[in-house]
Amino acid sequence: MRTMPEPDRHGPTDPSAVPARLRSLASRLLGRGAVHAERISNARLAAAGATRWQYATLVTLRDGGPASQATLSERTGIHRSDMVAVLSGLTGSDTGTGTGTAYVRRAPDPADRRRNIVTLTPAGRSWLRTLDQLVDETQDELLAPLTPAERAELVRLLQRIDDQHSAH
Amino acid sequence: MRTMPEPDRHGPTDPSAVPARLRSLASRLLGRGAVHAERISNARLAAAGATRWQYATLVTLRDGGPASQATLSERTGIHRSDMVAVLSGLTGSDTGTGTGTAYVRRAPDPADRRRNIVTLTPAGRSWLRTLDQLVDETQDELLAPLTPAERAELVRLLQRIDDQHSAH
DNA sequence: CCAATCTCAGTTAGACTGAGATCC
DNA sequence: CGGATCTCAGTCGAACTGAGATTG
Repeated sequence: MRTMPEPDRHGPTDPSAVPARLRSLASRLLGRGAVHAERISNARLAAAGATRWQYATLVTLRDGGPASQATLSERTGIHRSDMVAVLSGLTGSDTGTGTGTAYVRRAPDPADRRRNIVTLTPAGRSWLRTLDQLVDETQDELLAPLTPAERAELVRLLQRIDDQHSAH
Repeated sequence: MRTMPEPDRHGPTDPSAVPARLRSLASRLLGRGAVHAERISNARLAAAGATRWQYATLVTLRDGGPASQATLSERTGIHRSDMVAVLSGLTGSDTGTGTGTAYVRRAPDPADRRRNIVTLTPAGRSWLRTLDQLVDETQDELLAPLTPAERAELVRLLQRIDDQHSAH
């Protein structure tokens, strides 16, 4: 008797009605926002043949200078095992694509031959400028409904949360 | 020229220094926030033997009343294929755990026997009250560094973003 | 026959774990 | 030897796709 798909009785049975309790959960909103951000970022970067991992790695090299793979892993948050493939893609030494352009160089550290020193090449620096613009467009699209002040506030709040929980 | 954060010559080699460019990307902060939220939510709900998917499904049933699996899928955002296992877990008819307690009932719709009408049982409603408290604690832990006003503002901003990009 | 629904098997992308190889 | 680094193979949960089965 109570199994009415069409609610003549009491209102809220829009097939696509998300409960208010769920709609106001910060954890749920963060998850959905992350999905939107990931979709938008992947789409824009794919137009240039890049990935978010590659972009994060290139930015980290520009900002912090040449670094070992372990250091890059720590700074970007990319797992040390996944960094191998990311760098292979950036050196052009991966199979398949064969663009040949080397955006980073990977050379053994003369002071400690266990580690590879990864360096940004001029081609990488140039490509990174293109990617910077694409990422800016990504943020604009993601944050479109917010004013500049609101965007800054959102970033500020999210940074506080991340700082809190990243300090394990 | 415009991309120089610190024109410091040779200094900045803190191993755990994330570039400012990355630290201020909303897309990155959303991704990291989602990871924190997921970890915290899973931990708290696991203490009661529940999952986020189960919680979302129960809340949706309480809020919108009995519904078909397809409708639940649409409201919760859980994939229609995964809803099968979620409901099996809630009916106690899954293998292994064998708690036996049925938090939902799944019966064919007398009006359209292709669809199952899922109904919240009294036991489910009671369990849901417990889970509500756990989820509240989850949000408190996640948003700990923010004031109540900031938490509300964050939710408001995230809702605007989600509304924008969910309306395809 | 066609359309909708539920169910299940398989696939994919992302992140992690463990072990081997190399070098200090 | 212990310890750090890079690399590769395999694992694992989350999310999706496609097809079969059932019913209207």
